[in-house]
Amino acid sequence: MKEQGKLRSERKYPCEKCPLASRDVFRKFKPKELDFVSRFKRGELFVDKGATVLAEGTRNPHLYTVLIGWGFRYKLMSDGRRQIVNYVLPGDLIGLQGTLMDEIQHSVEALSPMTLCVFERGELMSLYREHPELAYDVTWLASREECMLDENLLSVGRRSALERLAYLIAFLTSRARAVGMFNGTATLPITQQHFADTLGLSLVHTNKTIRKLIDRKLVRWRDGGCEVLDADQLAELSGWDPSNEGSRPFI
Amino acid sequence: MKEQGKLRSERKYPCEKCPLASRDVFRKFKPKELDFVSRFKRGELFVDKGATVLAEGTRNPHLYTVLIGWGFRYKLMSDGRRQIVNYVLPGDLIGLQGTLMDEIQHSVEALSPMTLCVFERGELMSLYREHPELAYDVTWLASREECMLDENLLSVGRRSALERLAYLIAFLTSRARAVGMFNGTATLPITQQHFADTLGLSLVHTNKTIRKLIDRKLVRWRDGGCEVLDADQLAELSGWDPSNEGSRPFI
DNA sequence: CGTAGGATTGACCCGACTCAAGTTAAGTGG
DNA sequence: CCACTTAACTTGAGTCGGGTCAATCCTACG
Repeated sequence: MKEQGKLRSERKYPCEKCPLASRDVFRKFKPKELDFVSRFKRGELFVDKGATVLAEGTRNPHLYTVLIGWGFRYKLMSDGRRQIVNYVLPGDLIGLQGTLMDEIQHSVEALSPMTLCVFERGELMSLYREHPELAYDVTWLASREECMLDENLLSVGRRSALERLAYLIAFLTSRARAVGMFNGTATLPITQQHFADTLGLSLVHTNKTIRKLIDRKLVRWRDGGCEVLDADQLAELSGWDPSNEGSRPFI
Repeated sequence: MKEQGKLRSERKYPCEKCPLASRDVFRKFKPKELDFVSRFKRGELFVDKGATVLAEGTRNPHLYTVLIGWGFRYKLMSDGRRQIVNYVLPGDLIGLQGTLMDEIQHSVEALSPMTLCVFERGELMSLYREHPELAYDVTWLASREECMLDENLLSVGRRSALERLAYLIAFLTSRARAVGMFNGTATLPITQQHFADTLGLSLVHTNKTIRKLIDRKLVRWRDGGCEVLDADQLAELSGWDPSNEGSRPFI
């Protein structure tokens, strides 16, 4: 586990200039809400690639919203087996479980340098009291996560290795595009080990399955990342319908 | 798909006599909250075993809290493959996804006769406005669901067939006991097909795996259900820690 | 007594795992 | 600039867990 990143209380990204707000997918705050969120915000966290943002089994007094970068959420078994349960992208709220439960039950690691917006968990109740619409948004985000997990579970439980992989790539591409992470070609900053640990497959078999997608010219391997050549075909191959969400909230 | 159950607006279980309230696990309502929830409640739904409570791809104007009975939440692929993503027990809130997203992305089917408390989805926002504590509880429930899904995903992705099965049985037993569903011995009202579809295994292999647990005298098969003989051993076998939650909310 | 949904079992096969050896590419320090 | 290290990616060989197919059995129920 690499060391924690830097927590700063000065603002590189004050809420009025939130890099998320400029994205069309996200709904806009009302002035009062912006005001509240601005006070709710405690600072910014900058972490390097590979850093642990949140650790399983700890109590963390913070809630985070991802502003920039990629990360993944995972669980470990005592003998070292790892299951990645989901990925986190800009706009995602993390640490909610830790706020409501006692200890957090999963870890989060950065896949790229990340910038996160830090909130005080103790303040969450006052958000609920003063801004029911924002509270509703928090629930919306939790519900959306649940929806993604359902889909991931379907994938790991019932799809073949090739379908699973195709689904995962299409899913991540779709999510990342939705928040404007790619200009032209999509390249996922993910190693084959990450794929394997997400799909419930071994590294070796994952590699061989990726080869099949490469042979079909659906993806390419570049600079230690996966370049997506045809996301639509991938989605179709997996039997997944990437129904794009409309506008969505964030905190 | 069997027909829907009966929706009644007269109250067999008025909120003041909610069968959940008497269970110690659930937190108590304040008088004002009870009052609100009582108005929020639209009626009661009684469904038979095998009935579909919620159907994937539909818009459902209701939210439900399970009062009595077992059910399961699942997703289907177009070729018929089924993945059960979780089970629903008394105290569980279902249909929240349908309230926040457009269409619901999963179905719910009754494993036993069920009684559900019906709420109007349109009223949810007023709950958020008038009772922040209850809103917080809704989020808590969503977050708890997320936590269970993470664990299920770990199981399907990384545990062996025997471990998975042991985990599932221990998990369900623990949940059901927590809400006081068993007096003495625990018997899960679940067929081997359900187990298979939860674990991501074939029916045949599930059967053979159950046999191993029977040989170890950890479970027994009775009356078309699974009688749990040693939940602790099962949990240990699977490497799962059934850390019991303390008091919890419900709506 | 017939039927149907579940549970069981055996035979056979294949998808995915493990083990083992590389290869490649990107540092890093002398 | 080169030797060394390390992380990530490849590939082949052999094995095995779990899948499929096909019967068969049990038991509740009409």
